[in-house]
Amino acid sequence: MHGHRKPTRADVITGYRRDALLQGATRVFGKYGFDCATMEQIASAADVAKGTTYLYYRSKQSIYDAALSRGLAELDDWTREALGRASNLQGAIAAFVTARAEYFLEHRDFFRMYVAAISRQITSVKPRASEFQAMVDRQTGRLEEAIARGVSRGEIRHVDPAAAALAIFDLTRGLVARAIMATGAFDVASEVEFVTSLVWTGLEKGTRPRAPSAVKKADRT
Amino acid sequence: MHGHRKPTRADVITGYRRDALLQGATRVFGKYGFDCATMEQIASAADVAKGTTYLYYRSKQSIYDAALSRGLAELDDWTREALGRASNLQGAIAAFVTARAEYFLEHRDFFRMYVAAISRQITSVKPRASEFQAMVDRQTGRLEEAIARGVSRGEIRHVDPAAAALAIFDLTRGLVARAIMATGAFDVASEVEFVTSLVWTGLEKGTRPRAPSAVKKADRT
Amino acid sequence: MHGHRKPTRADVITGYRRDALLQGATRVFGKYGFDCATMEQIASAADVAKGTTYLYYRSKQSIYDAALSRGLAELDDWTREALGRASNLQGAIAAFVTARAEYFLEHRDFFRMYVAAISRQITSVKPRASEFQAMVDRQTGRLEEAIARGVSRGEIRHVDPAAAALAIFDLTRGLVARAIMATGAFDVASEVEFVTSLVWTGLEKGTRPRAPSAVKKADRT
Amino acid sequence: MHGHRKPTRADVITGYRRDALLQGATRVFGKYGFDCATMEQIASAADVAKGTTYLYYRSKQSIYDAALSRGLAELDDWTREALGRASNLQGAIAAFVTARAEYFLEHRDFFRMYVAAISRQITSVKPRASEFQAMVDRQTGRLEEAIARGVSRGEIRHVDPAAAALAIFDLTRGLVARAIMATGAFDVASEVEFVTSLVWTGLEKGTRPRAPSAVKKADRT
DNA sequence: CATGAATGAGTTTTCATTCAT
DNA sequence: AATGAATGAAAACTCATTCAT
Repeated sequence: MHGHRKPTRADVITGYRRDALLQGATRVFGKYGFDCATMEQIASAADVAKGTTYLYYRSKQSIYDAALSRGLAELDDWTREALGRASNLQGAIAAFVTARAEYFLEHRDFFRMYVAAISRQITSVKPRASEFQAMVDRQTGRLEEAIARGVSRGEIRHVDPAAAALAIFDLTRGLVARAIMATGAFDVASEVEFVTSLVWTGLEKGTRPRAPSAVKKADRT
Repeated sequence: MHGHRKPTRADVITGYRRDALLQGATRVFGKYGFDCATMEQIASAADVAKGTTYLYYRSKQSIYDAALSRGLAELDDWTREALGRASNLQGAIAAFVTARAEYFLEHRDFFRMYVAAISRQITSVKPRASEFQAMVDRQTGRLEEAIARGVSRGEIRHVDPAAAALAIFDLTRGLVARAIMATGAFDVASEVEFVTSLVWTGLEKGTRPRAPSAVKKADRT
Repeated sequence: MHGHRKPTRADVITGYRRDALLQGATRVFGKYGFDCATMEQIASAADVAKGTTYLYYRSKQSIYDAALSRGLAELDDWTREALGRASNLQGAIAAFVTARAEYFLEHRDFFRMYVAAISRQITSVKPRASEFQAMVDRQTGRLEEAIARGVSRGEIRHVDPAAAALAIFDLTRGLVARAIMATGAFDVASEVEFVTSLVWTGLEKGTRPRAPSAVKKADRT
Repeated sequence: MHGHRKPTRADVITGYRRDALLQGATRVFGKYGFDCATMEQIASAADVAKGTTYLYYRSKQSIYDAALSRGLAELDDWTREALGRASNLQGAIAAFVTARAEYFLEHRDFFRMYVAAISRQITSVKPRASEFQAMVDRQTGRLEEAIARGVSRGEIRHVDPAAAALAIFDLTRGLVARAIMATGAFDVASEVEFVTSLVWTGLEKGTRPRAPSAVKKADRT
C-alpha cells in the first residue's frame, strides 16, 4: 500500500529506545516532577547516556510531552474499551470509574505526572488549548456522550451531561489520589462503589431534582 | 495589662513587609510554581530588593510555606464561618461549596498554589503528614462532622461521613479549577448548584444504604 | 600646654566605643578570620548596632587594621619592657621569649589574628611594606639590637644579629602556636626553657662556629 | 595481569584535567587564600569553564583539600628522600632544611597555601586532627626519628627529639617565608647555613643537658 | 548511532555598606 | 549619636544542551 514499508532494523532500535526513554521519563517525572527531574536521571533510568536522549527527543520538554501523551493515549484506550462494554448508563459510569482507577493504580508514576499536568494547566501562563487539554477533553467527552444518551433515553433525570461527566471525573481523580497516597490498606473497590453509588443515586430518575433555591439564602456565602 | 503592648513603628513596618512579601509570593508562586519562581520575582512583586526578602523569611521554602499557610488559614476561617451559619446539613453542604468556590475565585493565585501543593503531596518523595496535610484534614474534618451529625439526625442515609466529605471536596476543587481556567463566561452559581444538588440527591434518605468504607485520615488530600 | 585639652564627655564615649569595638573585633576576627567574620558579629560582640560600627571605623578592613595595630602596640610595649629589665644577652633572650609567650597566651584571639596577618602578608597581592610589617620589624629590631650589643661585647660568637633575632622570633611563634592548639596540658615554661637553651647554646661563645661546609655535599639537596 | 589495565583515553583526559585544576587551584588559592579565591578564577587558571570544575571536584573545599594534599605529599617525598641520603644527624638536619627550603621556593604558591593552612589550623573553630595535621605530623615525625637516633648514638646531647624537630620546623618555615617575601636579593644558601649551624651547635654534645619536655603529637603544626 | 565531557546561563543566599528615622 | 532596615553585588553550585570522538 501507499507509504507502508517493512520496518528496518534501525526503526526497531529507534522504537525500542523511544519506548525505554518514555518509560524511564515517566518514572522520573512521576517521582520528582518536571523541574526537579534531570536529564541524567531520565537517561540513566532508560539505560542510555545523557547525550543519547537528544537523539530521540529534542528537549526535556519534548520528552515530557511525549511521555504524558503516551500515557494519556493508553488511558484513553482503556477508558474507551471499558465504556464500550457497558450496556447501560449505570454500567458505563461504574466502568469508567473502575477502568480509570485500575489504570492509574497500575501506573502510579503516570498518575503523578497526570496530576502535575493538570496542576500546571491551571498554573500555566502559557496559552490554553494545549494538546493535553484536548486529550483530557476527549476522555470526558466519551463519558459525556454516554450520559447524554442516558438522559435522552430517560435513564436518568435531566442533567447537564458535561457537568455530570466532569463531576465523575473529579471524583475519580480524588479517589485515586487517596489510594496512591495511602500508606496502609485502602479498599479501592469499596471506594469505587461509593463514588458510583453516590453519583448514580444523585442522577437517578425519580428523585426530584431538588431546586437549590430550596437552600435558605442565609446558608450560602 | 499583661503582655499586651502598643505595636512599635518597627512592628508595623515588619507586619507591612511580611504582608507584602506573602502577597507577592502568592502571586509569583501561583503563576510559576515553586521551582520556576525566583526570589527576584518575589522581591520585585513585593517592591523590595532581593536581599530584603531574607530579612523576613529564611529561605525560598520558608516564604512558600508561609504563603501557603496563610492562605489555608484564611480559607479555613471562611469555611468555618460559612458552616457555622448553616442550620441543617443541606445548607451546610451548599455553604461549604459556595464558600470555598468564592474564596478561591477571589484568590486565584492562592488556588493555583493550593492545587500545586496537593499535586506535590502526591508526587513528593518526602514523608507525608506535613503541616499542609494537617490543615487540609482540618477542613475536611469540619464538613465530615456536619455530615456525621446529619446521619445521626436521620437527615440523610447512612453513609461514611469521611468519604462523603472528601467527595464534596473533590467536586469543589474541580469546579473551581474549571472556573479559573475558563476563558469565557462561566456560570459559577449554576455549577455550585449542580454540585450541591448532585450530592444532596445522592445522599438523601430513602435510597438504599451502601456499606460505608473506612478512609484513613492520613490518606486524604 | 599647647594642643592639650580636657577630654569632653563625647571624647570619653568615643574612646569607650572604639575600645569595645576593637575588643569585640579581636575576639571575632580571632575566632573566624577576616573573611568569615561579619560586621554583625563584631557589632554584637561590642554591644552596639551594626550601623554604629561605621561611625567609628570606615570599613571592615579599617577596624581589622586598628585591632591588629592595637594588639601589636601592646605587644611591643610588653616586649620592650621585658627587654629593658634584662641585664645581659642571655637574660634578654629569655625575657623576649617569655614575654611574648605570656602576652600571646593571655591574648589568644589576638595571636590568631597575628598569625593570620603574617600568613596574609605572604599571601597578599598587595604591596609589601605595610604598617603591619613595620611594626613587626620594630619588634625584631629591638631584639636585634640586643644581639648586636652581645656580639660587640663578646658575649656570643659572631653571628648576624638580624638572622639570630628572626630565628628567635620564629621559634617563639611556633611555641605559642602549639601551646594554643594544645588540648590537654602543655608545659609552657619548659618549652620556653628549651627554646632559650637551644638558642643560647647555639649562639654561645666557645663553641666553634661549625662551618656548614663540613656537611657532606651528598647530604644537601 | 591482575587488576592492571592500559589507561583509556578518558583516563588520560581525566588525569590531565585534574592536574591542570590542581595546578590552577594552587596558584589561585596561594594568591588569594581560600575565602577570596573564586571558582571562576580557578577554572580560568586551569583553562576550563566554571562548570567543568565540578565534574572533577565536588566543591571548592574539596578542590582545596586535594591541592593541599598533593603538595604535602610531594613535599613529603622530597623530604623523605633528602633524609634518606643523609649519613649522620648533622647531615640529616642540613638535608631537611635544605630540601624543604628548595621545595617551597620552587613552589611558592603552595607555600602560601601551606602557611595559610597552618594559620587556619590555629584559627579554626573546627575540631583538630585533620588530614592536614596528620601529614604535617608525619613529616616532623621523620626528623624526630633521626634526632632520636642521634641522641641514642651519642651524636648530640640528650634533648627531647620532638621539641628539637619542631624547632627546626619552625625555623625552616620562617626562613622560607622571608625568602619568598624578599623583594631584592636573598641569600637562601647562607640562611640555610645559619639555621643549620645554629641548631647543630645548639644541640651538640658537650653542653649541659636540659630536661626534655613532652610535646604531644596532636599539638604540633 | 552512542557517548559523556564541556559549557555557561541562571538561581539561591550572604553580607558590607548606606541612610532615613 | 545610634539604630537596624534596605540594598545589591558577588559567589557557589546545578543542569539542559551541545559536540568532538
